[in-house]
Amino acid sequence: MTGASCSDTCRHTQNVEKVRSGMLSEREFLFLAELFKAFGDYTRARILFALSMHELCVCALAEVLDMSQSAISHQLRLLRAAKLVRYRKEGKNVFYALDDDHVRNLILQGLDHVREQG
Amino acid sequence: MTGASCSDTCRHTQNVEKVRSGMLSEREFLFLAELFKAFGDYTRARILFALSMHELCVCALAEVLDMSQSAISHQLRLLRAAKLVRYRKEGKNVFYALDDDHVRNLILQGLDHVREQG
DNA sequence: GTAATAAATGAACACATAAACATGTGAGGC
DNA sequence: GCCTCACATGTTTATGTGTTCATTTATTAC
Repeated sequence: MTGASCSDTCRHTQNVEKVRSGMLSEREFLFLAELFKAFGDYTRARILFALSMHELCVCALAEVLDMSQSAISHQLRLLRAAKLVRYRKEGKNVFYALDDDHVRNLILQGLDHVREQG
Repeated sequence: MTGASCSDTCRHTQNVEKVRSGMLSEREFLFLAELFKAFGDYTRARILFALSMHELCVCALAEVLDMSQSAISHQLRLLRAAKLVRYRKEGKNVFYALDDDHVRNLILQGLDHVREQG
């Protein structure tokens, strides 16, 4: 960490000040990073997209993704922590769904970007 | 990986089929995960948010975030690879900016979510 | 040409993370 | 009570990731 100002040739001082004063709190950036990190995994992306179609119980997710129940459950734990999914118990099953439309929108907006650039 | 069907008690077969057939390609999910992974880091989140306010050269970013030029440059490399930023050279400086409005929208939408839940 | 500066890159290290495997928990049916 | 099933959770292992430090490239000024 050297925050070295690129001396005199680079006249950007005003922009630096403007941007610096517009920055958010450490806490907000940490939350933001955690949010996106939760999306940023192949398996979790598939889980979230699957749930964007229909609520599913754990073993159903395991079937859809063709993965072990344990692997799915570990990922769901992270998604719960990130508040991206909610769940309800029904007998021996636990059904997961996206927490709100914000989550769905983020996925869909991400897909838009992928389809344009990919 | 055991894709074991949760036998008979769990009557979800129709949903599994519906969701499975609605899933995207492996390639698309990999892209999607890569996209979000690029957002999913404290430093990169700050870089992207800073750039959402104004284009900045590398050393200006280093100042704003109070980090070394090298650390910033390494992260910018990832953001370039993810096509989230573009850059233009001007003398000895390289100015970075967000690649398009998609990127800005994703950040802002993420912030909305954070502000509601956080 | 040389010196100085902005940025990029490579290597090394500490740390985080995903999946596999084994085990624990808790509800339902007997 | 016991057993079974759906799910959760520890633990380990292999892999990925972010930062630091040292070095290199590229551009400008002399």
